[in-house]
Amino acid sequence: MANIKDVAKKAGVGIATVSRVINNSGYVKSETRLKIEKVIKEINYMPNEIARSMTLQKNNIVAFVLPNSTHLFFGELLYYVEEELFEYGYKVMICNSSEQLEKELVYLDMLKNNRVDALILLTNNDIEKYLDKNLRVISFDRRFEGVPYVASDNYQGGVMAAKKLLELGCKNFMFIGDDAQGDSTPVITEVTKRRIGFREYLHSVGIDNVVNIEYPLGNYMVSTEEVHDMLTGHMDVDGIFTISDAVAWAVIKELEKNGKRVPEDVKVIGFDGGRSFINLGKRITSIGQNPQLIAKAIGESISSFYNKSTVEDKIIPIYFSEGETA
Amino acid sequence: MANIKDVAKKAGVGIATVSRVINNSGYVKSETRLKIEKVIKEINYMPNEIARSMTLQKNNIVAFVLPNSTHLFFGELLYYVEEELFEYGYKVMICNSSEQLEKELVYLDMLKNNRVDALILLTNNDIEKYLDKNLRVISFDRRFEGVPYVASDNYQGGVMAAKKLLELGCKNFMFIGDDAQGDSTPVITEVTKRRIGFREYLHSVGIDNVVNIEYPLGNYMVSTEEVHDMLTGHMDVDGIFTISDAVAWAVIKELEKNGKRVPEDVKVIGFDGGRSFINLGKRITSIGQNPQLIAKAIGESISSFYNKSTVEDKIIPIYFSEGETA
DNA sequence: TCAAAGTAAGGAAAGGTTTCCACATTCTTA
DNA sequence: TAAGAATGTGGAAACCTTTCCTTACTTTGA
Repeated sequence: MANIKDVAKKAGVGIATVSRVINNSGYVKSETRLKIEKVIKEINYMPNEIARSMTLQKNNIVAFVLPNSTHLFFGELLYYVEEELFEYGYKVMICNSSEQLEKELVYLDMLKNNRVDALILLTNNDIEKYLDKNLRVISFDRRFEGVPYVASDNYQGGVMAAKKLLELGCKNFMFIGDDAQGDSTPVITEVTKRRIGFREYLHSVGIDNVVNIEYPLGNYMVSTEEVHDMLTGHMDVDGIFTISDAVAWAVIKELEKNGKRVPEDVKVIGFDGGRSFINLGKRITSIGQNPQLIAKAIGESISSFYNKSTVEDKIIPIYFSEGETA
Repeated sequence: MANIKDVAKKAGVGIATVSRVINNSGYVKSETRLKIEKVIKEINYMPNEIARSMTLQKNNIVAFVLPNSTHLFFGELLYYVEEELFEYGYKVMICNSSEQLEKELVYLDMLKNNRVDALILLTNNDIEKYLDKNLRVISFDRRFEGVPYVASDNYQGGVMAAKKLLELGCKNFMFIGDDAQGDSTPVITEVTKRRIGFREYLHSVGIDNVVNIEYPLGNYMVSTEEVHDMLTGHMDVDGIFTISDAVAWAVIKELEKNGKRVPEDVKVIGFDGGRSFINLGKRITSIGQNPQLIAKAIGESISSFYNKSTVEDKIIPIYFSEGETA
């Protein structure tokens, strides 16, 4: 492939001048510019980005490390992040950790060696000590010391769900969601705030007997058996708020199997926005996260790494998504 | 960050020797090796991959260009491709074309400039003329001159669906699927072969009055109205084969709305494997594609670029996925 | 009209590797 | 024991840019 030297030789100019034309910087006589541009077209010269990265010490690559891109919400987020960063001229490298700490760490090393410009980190692991201070990191839904983060307003989401269920006349409440297993882990999951918002609001109106179902962090799906166990002994609840739409759907199926009508007998509110379930019969009532806004915030944070030294945290509003299950 | 020169100086050896240790190549006295390894650990040296790419003229990056990673099957394929290529030491760059030819072309240029090692191409556009002969490309489900491809055995999938529906006693058949709009486009879509296999098998047993519904290539979802139109005037069909599970699901909903029972009155077979619909009530009977096998084939093709000059095409077997809709 | 400012262009260093080549040392074996 | 092979090591070129620095020419303005 043709390189900048070929262009310079053929145009009868110096390398530096060609570089100036390409980057549109410094002084170049318009006559010279035209001549060079003609040659570039003629021999179909395209600047070698690797060499450019070499000198500039940056490569316009952003890596997105996440547990699993096939998870509905993560997949959507990935899509919008890619779309957003494309506008900024970044390329996105995808790194599924597949929930394996080791793979995540291998990726972290790889990315450091590849001098990626930034890292979007979405993890359930406590990898604080592996985070190189030279690496620009944005985290989503998890807080690490010194790392700016973007998250939905999960607390408000919990409050919103509680309010809605109260409004609809529910009396016996249940929350189903994964958890950071109390305080044993130093990772503060944003996701836990859904639970906190939900329970605190109910507490504020004098309701404290909320059934609380926990299951291990990072399980994005639940099996039929698990749902069965969750509901056993709690057939009196009439208002359920779940950590995700996927879980909500499983719960609804199980309720119906037990002769309960949704929403007549039990109201169910999910989380994420119910988008993926639109074509599947009942539309799930849900607290919506907005992946597009989140992606936008992430994009802004990443690009602002270059202007300011500190990047602020961002909380993205959630919204109520009307459905047929509450 | 420390570089190879720092290591060499601190260890009192030459740069070349350090390089030999890192790459485990050539002759190095084990004494020297130990000394160098100690220094590497001490100053936490990690080779700069950009510089390495510069000299080696390859960067271990594979780009996956596809219309939309949020499409269920594509998303799964992406996941397994990433998993597979990780084993080979490749990183995956994700490029959603969002069905825009222009974005696809911008990406193609970008990738060429970045000297990616290979490209996995999944497109509905006829971009043959933009494909640089120097770029290693594997295509999935589309055939381009001189480009090796990987595809499911779509023809056999069509045959399999036809056989099954016949076996179940269906008399009036319908095929719903997108199409390359006849021969007007030079792109040969593998997807069309599902239709061909289905119809040819039925033809071979004397059935030719198959209702054929086409809609534009690249529409991975159908709206309620579209499905309504598709079925209007065809309420006598009792065996339907659709291009995807997503479409199958929409069709089932519409049939049920019209008082038809599935599978009692009408049998419906989808395509992709019915995985995503497992938790959503009825399990869809489906012709399954195996994204894991496909990813494996793609990985092998990419790595074999380095051994042989020609890479052969690969057809991946499909399988019948039992469900409750046929 | 001459100095200063503005415009134009090229040489060369720097960025961090790998690898070819040359040289030096040690081991084999006839 | 000397020639040849095997082992060990380092210098320097090459990969392709960007950019600093220098030089040179042109314009401006007092």
